[in-house]
Amino acid sequence: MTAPRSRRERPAKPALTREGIITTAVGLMRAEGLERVTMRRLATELDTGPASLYVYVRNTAELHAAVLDELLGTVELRPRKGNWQDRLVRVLTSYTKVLFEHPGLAQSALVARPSGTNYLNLVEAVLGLLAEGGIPGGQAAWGLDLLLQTATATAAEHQTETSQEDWDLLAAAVRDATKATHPNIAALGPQLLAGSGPDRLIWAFHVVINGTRTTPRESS
Amino acid sequence: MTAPRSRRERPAKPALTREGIITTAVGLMRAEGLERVTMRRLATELDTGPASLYVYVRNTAELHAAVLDELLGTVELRPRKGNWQDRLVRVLTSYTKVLFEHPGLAQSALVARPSGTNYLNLVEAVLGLLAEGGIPGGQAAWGLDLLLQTATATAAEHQTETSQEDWDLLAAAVRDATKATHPNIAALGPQLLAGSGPDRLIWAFHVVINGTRTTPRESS
DNA sequence: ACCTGAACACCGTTCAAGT
DNA sequence: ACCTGAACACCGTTCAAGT
Repeated sequence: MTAPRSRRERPAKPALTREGIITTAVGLMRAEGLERVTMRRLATELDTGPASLYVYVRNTAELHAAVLDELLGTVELRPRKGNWQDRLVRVLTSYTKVLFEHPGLAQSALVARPSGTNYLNLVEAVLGLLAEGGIPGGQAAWGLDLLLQTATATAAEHQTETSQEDWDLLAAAVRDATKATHPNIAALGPQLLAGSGPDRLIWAFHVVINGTRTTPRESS
Repeated sequence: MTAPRSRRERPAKPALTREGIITTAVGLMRAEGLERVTMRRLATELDTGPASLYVYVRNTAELHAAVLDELLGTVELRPRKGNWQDRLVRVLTSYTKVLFEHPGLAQSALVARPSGTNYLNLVEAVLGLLAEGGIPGGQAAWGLDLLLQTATATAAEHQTETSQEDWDLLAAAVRDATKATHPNIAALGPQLLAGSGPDRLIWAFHVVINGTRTTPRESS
């Protein structure tokens, strides 16, 4: 038996504050997906008009960035086991996993660079592990961006519905590439499409970590 | 003195075929930016209703993919000078440059994987250079994706208007990171934000090339 | 001073009904 | 058989006018 509720059926309407808006936005995303987290839909959820939200949120991009930062609170920042490189891959995999569940957010993250608390904690953790690995500061600073970009872009690519059709089209194109016109594609053939997503991603992280370690900044 | 035109003021209305539609879309993008290349706006340009376009184009994503492939025809695929690595960086830089001029297209390319002729030619060129560098096929196949993803994501990040504000916010957040809460961020400080875009990108290409060469696929 | 109804200026996509 | 007018179901953002 549930306790009696005040008049409304839905959970108590949050106060119209930035915090309340973002909490509601996160709930809405969990319930209906990011594509439903629009100013209008969110305003309906809060029993107000869309104009009211602009008092607390600059625009849709900022709203989505705030939602993302909220989710980044769940990233595993301090794994226990393994050497620095293994732990770094774990942190990055955990970050990617959060984004995979909402590829639309990954897209936002690419376009509107995040700068929230949880994002900063992620940056701190990655830099700590790169430092532990003895990677020079200049390379670590740039490598950080490249690692997070790789994770974010991979998640953004995973926009599901269409991506299966695109994959089929690409597979067909690769199959039709003849030795005469595209010898290198023909030579590699199925290898181009082989490998599971996770295997590729973990390999990619190692590639970027190794490259960051061995590529000095002044090099060309 | 210009030759007399038939009735209309604007350039002769292209035939309503897939080719005519895409040509018009490219022109519209050059004139007004990708954000104006919508089904409705394009239909207006072609003196018809939006529904008519769906006979030739599945949806907006496919339209944008076709526009991108058109532009990829201008990528420099066979630079003459330098060793394989220098030439590879040149090809990738040329690809990035095309995307930089239309960051919205880069975003499309991340979500809807391209598979047109010009994209395939780019893949062929990159694979050729990786083979020339003696990189094993399995690594080349995966490294190809990572290289193009790096270029595409970097261009997508460049969505101009907002990105300056985001950068300022991030710079402020980095400045405010104290030694107590974020020692690694504090230690690197301005190094995190240093470096021009092109310098970082070229470094990133070298990182991925070096990493691809030295990271075997079974490695962990 | 603070908040918001209503309007402006658009979208993508579908499908019944025309030629 | 082919094409499309009109409709459906939405958007983001602004600003004049209210309390």
